[in-house]
Amino acid sequence: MGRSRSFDEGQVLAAAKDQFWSTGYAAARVDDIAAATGLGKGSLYGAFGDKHQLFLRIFDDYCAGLIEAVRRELDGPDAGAYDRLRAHVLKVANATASDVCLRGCLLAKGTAELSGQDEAVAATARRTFAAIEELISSCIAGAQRAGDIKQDADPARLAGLLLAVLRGIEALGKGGSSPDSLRAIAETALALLPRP
Amino acid sequence: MGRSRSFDEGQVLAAAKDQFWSTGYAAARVDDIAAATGLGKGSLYGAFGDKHQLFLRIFDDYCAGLIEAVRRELDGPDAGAYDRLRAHVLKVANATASDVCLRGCLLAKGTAELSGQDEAVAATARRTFAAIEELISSCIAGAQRAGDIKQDADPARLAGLLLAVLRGIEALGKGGSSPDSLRAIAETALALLPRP
DNA sequence: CCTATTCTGGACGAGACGGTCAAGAATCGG
DNA sequence: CCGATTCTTGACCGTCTCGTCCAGAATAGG
Repeated sequence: MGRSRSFDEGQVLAAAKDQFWSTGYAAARVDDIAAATGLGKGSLYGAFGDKHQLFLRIFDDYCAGLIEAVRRELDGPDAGAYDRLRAHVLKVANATASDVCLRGCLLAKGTAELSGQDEAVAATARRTFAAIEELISSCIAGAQRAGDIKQDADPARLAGLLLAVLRGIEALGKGGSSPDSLRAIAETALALLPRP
Repeated sequence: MGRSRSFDEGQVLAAAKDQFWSTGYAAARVDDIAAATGLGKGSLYGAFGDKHQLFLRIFDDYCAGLIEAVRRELDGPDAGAYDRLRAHVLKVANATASDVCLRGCLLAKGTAELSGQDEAVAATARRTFAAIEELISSCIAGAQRAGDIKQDADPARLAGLLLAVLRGIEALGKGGSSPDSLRAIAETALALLPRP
């Protein structure tokens, strides 16, 4: 019983995410978030708690979505594993390259700004990095079984390196590196993978 | 003529840098900076301008120092170029790994927070990344002349990749990756460099 | 239709923040 | 020693910001 909500939670979270994403956590104003979502502050606080809780919710959702997106791109039969890995790495480079407004990845931005002071953010970042690394590692193992990557390579170590390259591309992209150089990095990394 | 300054500019900038570094730009309070430096706010504003100018000064100095530090580690005769490169990559990994408070690199933190909205920060970041990449590239070229890296490799592309790996290690470190995994990434990257 | 309950919107308050200013202290040239 | 000049301090101002609160609107059950 009682009045029912007049807003769509997903839309509100998306609009709030945009605010945090473009300005960072500290510089995002609750009034701006309210204006962007079209909600009054009372509704915002009633539905999501304070600014910090709202950010955590958005950050967690974003990371979960990121992991799912990577899983969709990398999971699959051994036969196409190498191609999927290759496509994924190039896709990240292209996405970063075409991110004109330099917002980069919310995971990277949030981690950079808050992980030193906010254990919840740090923990989510750790879990997300670990999950993505594991997905890459599985994909590499699949590519090894399919004979597209040398058998004697350690998939975990290669996955760690590739993850670092991906995060590095993202970091350089935020610095404004040229699209071509970002793509070159991705291609160079792929070219150095030990193939049979 | 007139009263002379009673503070050391370098010490003040260092203390202010610590504040920006641990909290980020937006969350750093001018009062805290004044307290940390021991200066009254009037002196701070008189000597360095407003908060934004102060940050830009610190950010620029930091980036210039970073470039110089990398130059000192990488410059030298061709004979030891590969070893210097190797030592540098491992040093970055170790430094990141032992950064307990997860502050990371001020360049990365400042770029993540501000480059999308502050062209001056973005420009400094671009220049710094380009300078470091150039230093790595020269070092690789030296290692090639010394016969420690395959002649047919493109030093610029390898340098771009290594820079991305370094920035990625830095990003993962801020997420709290274990010291061992960071070192493993550095070693894996070095192991994949094409050697004769 | 009525009432209990929930949601909405925005005015409000308390405090924090960036930046200024004036009054006094220190220093230098003469 | 003195005046001109620069530096220092921290109180102060206007503004901004988070979070609360309340009066009213909407809804579900009876």
